[in-house]
Amino acid sequence: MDIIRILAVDDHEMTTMGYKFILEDSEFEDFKVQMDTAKSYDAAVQKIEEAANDIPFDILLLDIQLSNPTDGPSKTGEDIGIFARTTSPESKIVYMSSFSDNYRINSIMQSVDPEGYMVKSEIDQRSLQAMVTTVITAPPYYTQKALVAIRKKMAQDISLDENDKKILYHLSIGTKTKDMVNFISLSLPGIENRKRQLKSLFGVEKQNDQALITESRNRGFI
Amino acid sequence: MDIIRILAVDDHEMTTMGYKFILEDSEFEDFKVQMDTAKSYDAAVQKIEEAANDIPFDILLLDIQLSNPTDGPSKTGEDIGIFARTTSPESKIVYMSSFSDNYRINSIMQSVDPEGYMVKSEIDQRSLQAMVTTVITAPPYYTQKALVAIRKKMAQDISLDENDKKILYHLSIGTKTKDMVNFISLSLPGIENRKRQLKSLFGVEKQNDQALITESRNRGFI
DNA sequence: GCAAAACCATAAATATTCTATGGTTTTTAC
DNA sequence: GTAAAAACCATAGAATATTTATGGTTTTGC
Repeated sequence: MDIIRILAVDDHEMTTMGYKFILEDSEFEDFKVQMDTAKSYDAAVQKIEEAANDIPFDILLLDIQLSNPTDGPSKTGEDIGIFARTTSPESKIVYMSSFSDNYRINSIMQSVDPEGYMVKSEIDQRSLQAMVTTVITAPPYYTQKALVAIRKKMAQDISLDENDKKILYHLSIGTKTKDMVNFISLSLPGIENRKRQLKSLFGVEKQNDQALITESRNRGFI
Repeated sequence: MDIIRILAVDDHEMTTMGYKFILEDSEFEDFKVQMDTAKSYDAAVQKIEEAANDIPFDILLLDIQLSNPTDGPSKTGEDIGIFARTTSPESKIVYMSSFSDNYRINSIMQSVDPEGYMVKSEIDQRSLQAMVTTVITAPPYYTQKALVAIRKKMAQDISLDENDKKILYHLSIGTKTKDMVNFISLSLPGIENRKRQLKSLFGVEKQNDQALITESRNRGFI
């Protein structure tokens, strides 16, 4: 019987333990699961690298948000995914994230293009087992909330460029328009202009920024 | 016990009959299914309209490809979907299509944004039942092949405008570059230029059109 | 009410894209 | 194998679109 090797990365040990107990005890048709765990970016990267030189992991279960031990440049599960894609290209990647917002999911889908995405609140024994089987045999596997975000994005006909996305993002985190010049390589009137265009595009002309934020969220941009 | 009203539209009567026998005989937790069927665009539109004035259908199962009785402007299941979105906005729409190509799925996802998409080869009793439950309680429902196309699109970072898409489409159906001026409002050098840009964008510089077509298909544009 | 920020409009500057033109290379048909 | 067709490439100028600079008006927050 084949062995499926899985590495689970999460800074909460209880979580990875949960995955381990469930999956190692599960009965699968053609294989058994062997779990390994890691609690930090560094530990994960090291294990992935070591395994890649020998027998690579079949699946990587990655949390996006990882608490940072050092206060260096904060590394997330997204970074682990990007690293793994080059170091261990045969490994399937599945995100296990609390985030179900469109912005985060869109970002991960583009930077890593994972074989699976599970929103943590939707994870249970049955879905975990289904995920493993699906990812091994016929990816991708997405839970319902991830699918809702994905559907929203797919229905989008409007395509925004980097500057537009940055403006929306900064609006959503409360950056003042006049301060955006520090993050976006456009002049203040340029930013104002694009905001006006965006409002018009989203049908919230002559309304305030809140309307634009709300509409962007509805449309799945942030 | 609630009644879920479903209209299945397909020009092959055997297909709609299959849906009917399976779903009306299925045991659902909270409801029973009552099926209606239609074989053409006109019949479907009429039934949807009539129902909308009384009790709208809960779910519409639409085939995309419908054979055309008259030789007027050919109407497809996509047109039914667009019609239903305005006439019967509460109805959930699920496509049951032979198409699993990216181009078609992307198009439907934008024009109708259906609550479900099933590739016909993947439809069986179990998936049909799961589809109904999911669409009613927590849409969307996509079968595996649809998900593969959707994932491909999501991983796309490149966004092409209408002209680019038209060029790729025409390339894929074998239109000669010099003839594209008849379909695309650009000069011939303009089209050539964009082709060069696309090739560079897709990393097939200095290669022929076939390479561009193949790469576009891989990337899910056509 | 007053200061800050947001909003708006316009002209000039800049950047991008398109067309027209003319040439070279590759493909196709016989 | 060759001739014609199509594809490919490059450049200059024209046409568009975008950005900036500037100065003003309106809205918001305290």
